[in-house]
Amino acid sequence: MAVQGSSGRVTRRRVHTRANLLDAAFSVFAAKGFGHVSIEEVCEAAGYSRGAFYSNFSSLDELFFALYRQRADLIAEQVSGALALDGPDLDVPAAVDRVTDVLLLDRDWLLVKTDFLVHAARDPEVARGLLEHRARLRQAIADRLGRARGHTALPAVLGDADGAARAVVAAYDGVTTQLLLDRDVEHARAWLKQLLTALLTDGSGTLAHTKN
Amino acid sequence: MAVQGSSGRVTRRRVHTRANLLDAAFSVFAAKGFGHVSIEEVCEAAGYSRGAFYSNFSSLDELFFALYRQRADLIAEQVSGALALDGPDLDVPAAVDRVTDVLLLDRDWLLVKTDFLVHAARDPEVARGLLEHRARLRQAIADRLGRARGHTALPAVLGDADGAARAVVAAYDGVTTQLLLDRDVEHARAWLKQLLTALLTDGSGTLAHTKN
DNA sequence: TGTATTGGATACATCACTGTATCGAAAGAG
DNA sequence: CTCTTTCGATACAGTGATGTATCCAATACA
Repeated sequence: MAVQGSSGRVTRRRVHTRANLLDAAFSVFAAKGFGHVSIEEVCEAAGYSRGAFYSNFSSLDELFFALYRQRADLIAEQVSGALALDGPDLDVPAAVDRVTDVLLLDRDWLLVKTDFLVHAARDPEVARGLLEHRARLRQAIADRLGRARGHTALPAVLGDADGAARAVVAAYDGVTTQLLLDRDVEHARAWLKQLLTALLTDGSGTLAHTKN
Repeated sequence: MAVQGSSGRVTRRRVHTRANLLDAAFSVFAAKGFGHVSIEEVCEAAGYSRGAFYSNFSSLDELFFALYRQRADLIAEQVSGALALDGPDLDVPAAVDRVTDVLLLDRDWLLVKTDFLVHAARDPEVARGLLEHRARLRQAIADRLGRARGHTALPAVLGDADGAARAVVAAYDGVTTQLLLDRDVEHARAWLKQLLTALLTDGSGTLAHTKN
């Protein structure tokens, strides 16, 4: 069982192996995709036997879920940080640059994230959690955007700040899809930046493309 | 083996069962996700035994690939049709309506499509094919958009017609992601229409949102 | 209609993975 | 330092899926 004994006897080794299992799982999931990964593979990659796994988790799903939460929270923090960097007023292009760099950091995360999306799409309970997470992120963006009004006026086509935040997320998701296929992180970043600035600053940067 | 004997003796029954297997596979894949589906499950859903399967396909991957091609081609045709409906000049809002209705037709297809994306993301060979398919679709959009210039001028922010087509695809992918989670097809359609008209007609429709 | 050929069902051997139960070793508490 | 509790390794039985080999039935062609 993955459950702690009733006494709260905290063990140092346990958290260590748990972290190792999560790290190994990340690599394996990224490489082969959840659904093509066995518990044994994860254990082998982490250098443990299955006993260690069952001592920490009760199923692959549980491990996957824990892994997603861990990484997603990390990213969310970084995004919040990138958004908060400016003073009270927002410098849109600079913020776009910073956020873009964080969001499209590594392909492996996008792979795992998409696997999780596919998983959530079939389990309403999981979907709920993911939607809430996305809503919080969107809210953070909308808040930040709201404070920038007047500084750089948002294009009216997007409606309120929430509409704009929604569009930002959609753009991110769209670019992610393309990146998963062409594997060109630099190109994806540039394209996302252009798309976001186009969406948020109302008509300046011209887009030029040569790929695929 | 899924290979035909050297003589081209065409069989009626064969194509029939092949089609049945593909249809059943579509349902099963949509419901459980590729990677959580066994060959047996597909056969059972189709009402055949595994012998029939191995007579038509050599692996689940092959079946999955065939299934994707079949459906994707179908959709591509429908989109082309929706784009061609206008006369020589393009009525952007009407075309957007038609295309949107086709693209967000059923959730099951989006599920399978996303599974396939995840699959392609890990296999460069498969990714190549998918990228080409997307490129053709984008080209069709760009062509159609190009013919509309002057009629309804594209916003300069998106650059040339190809840039605009790229943005359209990204918007579609982005909305798809959201739809997979909230399961609200109508809302997704409305949102995609607004997003597309906003992207393509340069500032008219205002966006309003209340969900999630 | 008769016959050669193909399609699909059944039976079989194999294998990888799962989950549990048990045991020795490591690490915290006193 | 010792003693108790927890962690993780090993061994085991069970299960379900895989691919193949064989056989009967359906179908095309003469």
